[in-house]
Amino acid sequence: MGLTKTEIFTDQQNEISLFAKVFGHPARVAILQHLFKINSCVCGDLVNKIGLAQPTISQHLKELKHLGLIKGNVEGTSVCYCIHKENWTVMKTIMTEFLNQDLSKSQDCC
Amino acid sequence: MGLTKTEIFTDQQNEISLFAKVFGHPARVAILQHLFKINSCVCGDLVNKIGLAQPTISQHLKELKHLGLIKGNVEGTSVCYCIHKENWTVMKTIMTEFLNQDLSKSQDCC
DNA sequence: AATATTTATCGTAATATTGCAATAAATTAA
DNA sequence: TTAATTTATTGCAATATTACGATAAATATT
Repeated sequence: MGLTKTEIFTDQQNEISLFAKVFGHPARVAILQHLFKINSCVCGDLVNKIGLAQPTISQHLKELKHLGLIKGNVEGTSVCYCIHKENWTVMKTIMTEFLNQDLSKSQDCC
Repeated sequence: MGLTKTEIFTDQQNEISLFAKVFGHPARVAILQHLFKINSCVCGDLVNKIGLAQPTISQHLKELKHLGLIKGNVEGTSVCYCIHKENWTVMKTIMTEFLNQDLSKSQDCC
């Protein structure tokens, strides 16, 4: 049906998958990397930097903002985006915990 | 168009997004967590553990296997899945590098 | 006020994902 | 060999995602 059954999973599992999902598109990965690289805040430079149309970039920014990973500040006619540090740190803790699950316990297959 | 323009991104960006994408569904997160937890290899127990139909679980397993994060071993009529340790470690390095980008450089928005 | 600049939203088309019933394939047990 | 068990595959319906042209909204400039 194309509809994820979120109700049968834990809040933690759903949260991890939501964060992962937003990283599941190279444009959003590129946007985040650029925001990390350019410490001065950027806006529509992203449209030039990444080769996608302005509405497309705007939509990706919206998703990143909706998850709280970036914040936008209106500056005249342009909007200045940057990493939301606190939220990024929280996300990082959650994702790192998932990635760092203990490998030593699990033996190789059979 | 619904078609991701992978060609305009770096290999690294595409790789990160592919790994993230596979974590972008709570069922696959749950499967991986269960494989980490149950050190003895599991097979169709996942169908009972997670409340999804057998073909659905099988499909999620296929995606995880395709990315190399798990491996399956046929044992009689059942198949025994487990984490692919080496590949998991490689993936972890790539994802952790992305998550650990330097926050100190980037100043807050404007 | 009129124009220019920049970003957001709407609408739409194409493709991808999710989920499952039905069924096939593979192996084991009787 | 036949029946039982387990997993994989196929086919399909419903929903989600991606991308962009057109356009609206907001602010700045003249």
